[in-house]
Amino acid sequence: MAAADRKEREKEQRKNAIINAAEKLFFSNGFGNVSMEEIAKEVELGKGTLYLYFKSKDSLFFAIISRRWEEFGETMIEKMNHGKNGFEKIQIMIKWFIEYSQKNPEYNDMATTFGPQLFQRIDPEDARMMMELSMKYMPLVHYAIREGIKDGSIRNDLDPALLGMYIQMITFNVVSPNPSIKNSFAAQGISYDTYVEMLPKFLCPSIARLPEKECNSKDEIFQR
Amino acid sequence: MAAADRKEREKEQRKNAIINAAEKLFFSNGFGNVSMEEIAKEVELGKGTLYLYFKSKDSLFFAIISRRWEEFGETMIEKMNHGKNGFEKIQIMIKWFIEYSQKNPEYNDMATTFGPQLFQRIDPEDARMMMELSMKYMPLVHYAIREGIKDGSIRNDLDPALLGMYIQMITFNVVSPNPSIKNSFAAQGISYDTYVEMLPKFLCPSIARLPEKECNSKDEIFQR
DNA sequence: CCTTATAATGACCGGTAGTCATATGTTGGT
DNA sequence: ACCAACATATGACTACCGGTCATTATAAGG
Repeated sequence: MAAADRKEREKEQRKNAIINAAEKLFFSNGFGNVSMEEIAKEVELGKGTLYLYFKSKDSLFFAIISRRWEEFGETMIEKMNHGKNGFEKIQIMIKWFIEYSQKNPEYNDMATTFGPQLFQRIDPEDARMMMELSMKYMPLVHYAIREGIKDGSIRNDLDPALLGMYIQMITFNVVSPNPSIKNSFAAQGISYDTYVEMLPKFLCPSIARLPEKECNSKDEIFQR
Repeated sequence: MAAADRKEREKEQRKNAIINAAEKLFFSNGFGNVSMEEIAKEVELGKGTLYLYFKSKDSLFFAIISRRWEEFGETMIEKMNHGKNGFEKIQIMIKWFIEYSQKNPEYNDMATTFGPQLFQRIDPEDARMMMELSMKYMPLVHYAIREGIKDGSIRNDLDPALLGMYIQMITFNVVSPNPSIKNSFAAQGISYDTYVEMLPKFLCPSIARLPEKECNSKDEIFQR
């Protein structure tokens, strides 16, 4: 049955075409300002057709997010392999976060602006999908931290899972700050770039095992 | 003209009654699931009347937020005065963040879930209001950090404003994590309480000037 | 007591997510 | 070549909501 295969492929292509259209529109106009009608028009389909491929507008959002996470995660795996010890691997991860956010500012904006609300009302099926994705990449961080604890490059007085969550949460929120934080940059006389680039220097002492001055030298890896 | 005064007072009372009603409903059902009709019903007014007192539903949100910020900030001023050096003042601030979030979980949830989107599309007038509020309380943090740098309790290799932003951003995001982060607690086998309570231990080395071990003793102030 | 200003109202408008009866291919058997 | 049966596509329709505005009710003051 080659026909069934072809249909399957076509269906997958359609799905991707819809995601592409939605992504493009969400990025340029914001999730909240794009209607399903507009997305349908962009892919040259009827509105109802979208609902054959995605359960809701929210689901479309999560399809975009998950495609991005996958892309981000796969590259992270490759990059982290080059770290020579646990601490370096974490540094590489942080660098990759920064690099990715700088290369994809629209994605980041969308995710931080609308993510909280949409994750809160996420439906069980999408929740499972997102959970699987994070289960796929979280272990990487844990391994790196455990490795760092063993090789003496990372502090050993905190649960590795906990340390991993702090690092990821902080990095994520620095590279893609809430609109409310963003607003206060100007008032503080701080540029977003400085805020991002100084993160390693700020955060290093809370991650590394080494005393302060060595830590400062160690974070030179962050400077280009 | 006592009548004019009375009218003014009554107007202020109405305004507050509306905020109260909105807060109650937003907290229990979520900003997105409460209609202006329902709020009007709760205060026993017509829907149109709400728009005599608030420009939009979003403005109602910011009225709630600003009332809370004021309350939070005023208490923060009092509490921080009791710190004996810059570092202690920052510790007190972090503790107060934690305490306030634990006492007002619904407020925190609402703010983190809907804040990003609403801050993004905030109208100029509300933006000015919120900006004034943060200008009122941000200096506190700066003074504390500068004091800490002078008295040797806080690291001196970072711009105080920058350090302040990191600390506030991190503390805020720990005490009121995004729904997406919240989801992963279970997967990581970490409790929210641990996550919050270990924050000082994690963060201290990045703030204090002292070498690691002294820092650890210093953060005993965090333990109850 | 009546005129005028102020406050309150809810029917109405425009716009949107999601549904569903209908229409339009597509396939596979005869 | 033809015809069921099945899959796919559609856009009119529904329900709902934020915000407006012509109209009504209330209060003030002369």
